[in-house]
Amino acid sequence: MKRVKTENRKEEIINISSKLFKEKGYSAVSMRDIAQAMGIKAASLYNHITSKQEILSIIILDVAEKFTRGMDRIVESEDNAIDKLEKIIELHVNVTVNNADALGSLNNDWMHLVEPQLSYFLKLRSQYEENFRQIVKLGVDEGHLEPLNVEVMLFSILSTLRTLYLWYYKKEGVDTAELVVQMKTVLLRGVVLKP
Amino acid sequence: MKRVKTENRKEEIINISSKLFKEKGYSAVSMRDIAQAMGIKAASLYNHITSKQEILSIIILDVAEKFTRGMDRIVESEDNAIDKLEKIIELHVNVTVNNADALGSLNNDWMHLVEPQLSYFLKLRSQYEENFRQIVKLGVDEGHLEPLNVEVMLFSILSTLRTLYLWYYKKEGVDTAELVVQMKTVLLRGVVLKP
DNA sequence: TTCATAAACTAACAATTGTTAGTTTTGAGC
DNA sequence: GCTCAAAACTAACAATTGTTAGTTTATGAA
Repeated sequence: MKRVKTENRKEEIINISSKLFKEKGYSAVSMRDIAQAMGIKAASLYNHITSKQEILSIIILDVAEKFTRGMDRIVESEDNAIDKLEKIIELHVNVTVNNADALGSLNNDWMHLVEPQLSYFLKLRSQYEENFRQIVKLGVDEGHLEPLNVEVMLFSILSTLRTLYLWYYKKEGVDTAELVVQMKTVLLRGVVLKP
Repeated sequence: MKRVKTENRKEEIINISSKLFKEKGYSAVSMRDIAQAMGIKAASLYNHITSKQEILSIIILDVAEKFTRGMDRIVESEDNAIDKLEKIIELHVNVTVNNADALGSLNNDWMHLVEPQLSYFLKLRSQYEENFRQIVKLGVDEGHLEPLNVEVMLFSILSTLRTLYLWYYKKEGVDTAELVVQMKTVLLRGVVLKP
């Protein structure tokens, strides 16, 4: 079955590239670097992909769409704001644990996308942030969240979730469920002991 | 006074480079890009700096040392853990507001430093994190912080502070003092309304 | 005006970049 | 063992990279 083999090889290129991009950034990784990590020559990569740019856009858009689909599910649910926020935290932990390398490019290499993928990515990102913002606003209106500045609440929580890929493994023997519990507490209830 | 003029020109190069590196990353910015933004030719840059690498290490190490000096002051103080955490938040907001562009390289381009600057940077960073960790531990031991996982508390707070440069300006008419107050509340007390 | 030097310039370099063209090797199904 | 396509290879390309050498221009002090 050749078709399957090709797709496997393409996925290998995407996975290895994700790792390299995460370590040094898209621009600092050459096609020869990727090829060497695969144990082949640079020109051979083009049997499986059309360009370096294609590798980047697959890495970024695949994981961006995972976040979008997860958020859409949460928005459509009947939960109150706090339950929705907890589900967003679960979403980020799960996507991070399963796609840790891709998150490097998602966070730091998106600006090297070209059109039309760049505009598409920016649209997904701003829609994601807007959905998040409305949930925070809802929480304030419901009286479940403190009446603080919405942007500060939104980006404080989102920043931690977005950079989770950089440090989650430092909890040795990462227990995903336990990490979710801890993060819900820290991000939503705070760290200061209540009297 | 020629000496002063040269230093001014060098600072201009550093500042313009910080902006460009923040937008596209160190590797994607060429010496010709920097020169064009200065209105001169690439070769002329070398009247003021010795290499592209020198630009990067000045940008990163200057701001890294600001964080280190700020943290050292906090560690030496007589405050309890919560006051120390509040001072760390103040430190980050102040350094961010005054060095917003440099923080891009600090976060995303440090791996392009060469030795011995790379090792020096990594030493500063791990010392900073260790100081932060000890303050969190102290808070737990004092009974002022929730007895949660220390790494999760540490990196949740630190992640938000480190990426503040990406979003602080979204609060239109950024009032630094107000931002400090909001962040102390969100990061330490949480967003969920207490009964 | 003269002079010194800071700071710009032009021209070039060797290395590296992403990519293409054309060729050979590999391996599964007959 | 033959066939054929997938997937590797070699060789080369034009463009861009950081940097150097040597030269000209601009400016402030004498």
